[in-house]
Amino acid sequence: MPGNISDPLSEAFSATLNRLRQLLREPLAALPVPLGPPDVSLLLQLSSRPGSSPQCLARHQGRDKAQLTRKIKVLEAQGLLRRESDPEDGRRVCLFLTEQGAKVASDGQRIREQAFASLLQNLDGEERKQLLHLLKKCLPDGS
Amino acid sequence: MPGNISDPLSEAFSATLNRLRQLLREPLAALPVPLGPPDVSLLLQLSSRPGSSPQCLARHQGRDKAQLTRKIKVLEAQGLLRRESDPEDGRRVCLFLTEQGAKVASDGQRIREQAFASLLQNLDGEERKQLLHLLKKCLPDGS
DNA sequence: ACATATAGTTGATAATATCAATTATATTGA
DNA sequence: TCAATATAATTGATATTATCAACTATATGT
Repeated sequence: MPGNISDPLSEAFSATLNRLRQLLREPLAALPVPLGPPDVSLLLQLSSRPGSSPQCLARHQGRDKAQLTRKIKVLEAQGLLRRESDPEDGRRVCLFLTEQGAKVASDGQRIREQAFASLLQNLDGEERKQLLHLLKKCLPDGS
Repeated sequence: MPGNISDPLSEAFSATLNRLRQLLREPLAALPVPLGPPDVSLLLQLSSRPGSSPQCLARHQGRDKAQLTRKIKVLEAQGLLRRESDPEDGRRVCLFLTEQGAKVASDGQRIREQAFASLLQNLDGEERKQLLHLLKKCLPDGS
């Protein structure tokens, strides 16, 4: 079915994200505490939503919870976040950035801003807002 | 720097693509010739641009050429594509889908359309065009 | 012919994803 | 109460994909 929009969209999606990852990789690896691109997403989400559970992170990022368990273990061992048992539900774990984790997250944020400055250099402010708006509409919870 | 657009954009980018990959994985693995999500991108790009070189694929998809070499070897062994030496430049390899490769690619395309139907269910036709337009403007060669 | 550049490949390794099974806690309903 | 079921987190095993450095072969320019 030529003319269907899904193929160019899919190509553009993955190409854009691959390029973003490439832009992020090197500067993130050069940080005092080296990070991978997915680590930054995790830390920044904890920054904006303290107390998130692994399950919540997995749903929000479209990742596997098993992989998140492992990542969390590493980041905890690095002293970037801490885990607390949810007093209202003993199964849940609540995650919080440590002071150092917040600092590292802000480093990651800065690097991500630079990567986006490069990635979005052809888009003006209005177009960026539109892009964000459209992407959000693709996500299950609208966030 | 709160209010900067790069963070929600980055989250939305990666979350969207992660979700897309999850939507694709299972049906692609269930094909007579099981494929991974990146394989489909490769095959479909060869479908729309026959004779592409690995280098060209790497640039276009934002992937590493070494990894593409390996993928191409596998897909060739599966009889999905063939390699020809470029008569005008002995270093270059030109890639073409085989008949079976074209069939498998169309299976992949169908599955990708279904995934996008789910992913983009909240977007109307105009919004999809906008999204494609904006994403393309983020890519280096505009395609 | 020489130096330099580019396309492709290979090897070694790391990062990430996937799926099944397990444990611990909650919740539900008889 | 207690058994059955559901959910959150974890673990183990494995597969997929990415990364980086070296290497070969062909091209290009001087």
